[in-house]
Amino acid sequence: MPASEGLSIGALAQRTGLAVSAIRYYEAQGLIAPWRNPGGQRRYQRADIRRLSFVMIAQQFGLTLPEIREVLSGLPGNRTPTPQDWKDISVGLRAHLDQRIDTLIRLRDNLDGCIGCGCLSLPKCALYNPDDRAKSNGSGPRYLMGDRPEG
Amino acid sequence: MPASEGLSIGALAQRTGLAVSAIRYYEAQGLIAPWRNPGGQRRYQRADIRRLSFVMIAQQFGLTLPEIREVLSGLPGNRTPTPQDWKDISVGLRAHLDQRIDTLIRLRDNLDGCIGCGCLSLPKCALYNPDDRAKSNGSGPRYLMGDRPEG
DNA sequence: GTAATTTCTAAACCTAACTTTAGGTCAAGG
DNA sequence: CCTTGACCTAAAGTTAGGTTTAGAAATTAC
Repeated sequence: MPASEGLSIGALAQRTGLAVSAIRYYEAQGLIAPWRNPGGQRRYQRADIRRLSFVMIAQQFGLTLPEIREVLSGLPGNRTPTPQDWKDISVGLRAHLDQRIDTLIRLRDNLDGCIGCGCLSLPKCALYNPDDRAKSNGSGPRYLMGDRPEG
Repeated sequence: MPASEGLSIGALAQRTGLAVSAIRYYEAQGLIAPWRNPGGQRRYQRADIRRLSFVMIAQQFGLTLPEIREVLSGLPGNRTPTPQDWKDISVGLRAHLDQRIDTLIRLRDNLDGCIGCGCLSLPKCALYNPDDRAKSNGSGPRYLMGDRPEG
């Protein structure tokens, strides 16, 4: 018999493929909230497998953990989410992904133009558009062309 | 009169929009190689403006600095690159971008299927495909479903 | 009952791509 | 000459998303 009902963190790790340390980290980030057994160990519901699966999928789509937490907050808190609940919040992912794809396609079009004109060093080149660069990638230079804190 | 010919690091920073610290960092990463004036300060060629522009554009496309260094190594070392030289190495960027777009579009198709079937938690779901997830994003969980170092 | 696993927490470490800081040096203007 | 601003190096700090480590307590297995 298990020490109490529910999945241990190790069992959840096996079911999801995540590392135990990652699951604890997600808890610290507010993405999942297990209860504790009398001995102080974490215990999870079976529905949490799906919750973590959703986290992994959303990550592939480029969402940050705070963004994922935000999306997950759309789930009902008073009951186990139904398949329809998951479909509902998945629609938001689809929109996010569409936007990323559009941005990349616009970048590609601009690159095609620049390969043609050889203008790579000109500030007027479409590839320098700060709107495009701001969101496309999490890392990279913090402040770019006209986008700095103090002049 | 300037202390010697060429652009100072501050002037290059103004022309490119990069921070001075970023330019020094790129040098440490082997992306750019200025010479020094008699006082030990960095001096750059005008062609380096274009070089750094290329670095910024490649970053938007998701290349890492080592990857960019690799691409830049395709430029001729014995002379100032011509517009044609830049066009030649830009073609590689185009391929990289095409691949990223394809990956995202496949992800989107899979999501559409999963929204329909509500199967988010099933390992057989196409969204769990390790091939898709491996390259799409630099960060995120290191080891995923069947992709771990030791069983 | 005891040994081997798991799990616990807190804190340190990791990578990428930079920025900030500290303590000096160089260069340009008057 | 002297001051101010730009530049120098080396080292530490930053963010995201985790991993690793250390030492202790809980569980499980025999």
